[in-house]
Amino acid sequence: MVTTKYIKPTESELEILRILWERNTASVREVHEELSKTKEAGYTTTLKLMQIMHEKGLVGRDDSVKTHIYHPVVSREKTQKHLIGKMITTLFGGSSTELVLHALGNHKASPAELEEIQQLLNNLKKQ
Amino acid sequence: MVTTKYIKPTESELEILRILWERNTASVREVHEELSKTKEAGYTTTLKLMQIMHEKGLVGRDDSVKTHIYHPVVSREKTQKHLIGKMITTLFGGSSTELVLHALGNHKASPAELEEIQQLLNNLKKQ
DNA sequence: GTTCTTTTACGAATAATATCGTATTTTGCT
DNA sequence: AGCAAAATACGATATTATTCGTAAAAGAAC
Repeated sequence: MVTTKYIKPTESELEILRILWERNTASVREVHEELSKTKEAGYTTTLKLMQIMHEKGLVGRDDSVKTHIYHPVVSREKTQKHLIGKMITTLFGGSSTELVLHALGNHKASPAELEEIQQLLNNLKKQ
Repeated sequence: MVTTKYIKPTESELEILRILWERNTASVREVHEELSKTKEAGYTTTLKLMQIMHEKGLVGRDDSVKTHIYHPVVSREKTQKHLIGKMITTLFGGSSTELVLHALGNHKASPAELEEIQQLLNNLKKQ
């Protein structure tokens, strides 16, 4: 079994991944357009970043057409898992519960969402 | 009112803060000893990092004694809040619930902890 | 097929982090 | 006082991440 080692995306790379996770595929131009809404950066900067991500294996691309189309290779779930894990360790002294309490306490959730959490909670309690 | 602007700790700085949050105060030597358990680094590297953190205002220190004693200035809570916020935005598409579900799902919690979460959940539902 | 536009490739500059070597300072001990 | 041990100060280097300018390539439009 080939265990592919986890590559930690940098902050800028995460921003790009976020867009790709949302859209599934996108050209550099599209990613850059989206990025520009929240941050200042030249087009070639975005391009270079995405090329580096491609080298690292964070994203794949279809370059059979003129305008290359990129897609995420690392899954959102896996990335979430890694970052949450790290966060729990260094920021919450190992207690996932503390993280949950903070997340719930500081950011409002809808009744439906609360219900969803309740469901999961019920399941966990049963065991 | 003087709003002190948030200083984002780097990754290494977070590791040091974690130790200071745990112990409240510590010398460079003590922090370095603790750090050495999980990572390779020279003593002066740790020293330098802590000096920089002092300049930035992330930590304070008592240098009236030979061996300077450091303490955290930024609170764990505030730092948690910032990082969670960022995480929810870029990694969970703005949904704190998704973060909660992930955290709960991937990392086991004790019955007591589950109960604690239940309490908070009940409170939130009431509103 | 020449020109214009868009895109990619790529090297290089800059900036931010992290690491470490060496000199100096401080203090305890004899 | 003189010496050794431990600590700090600080500049230099290394490493990683980000930014961007310029040239070459690929089509599209005429």
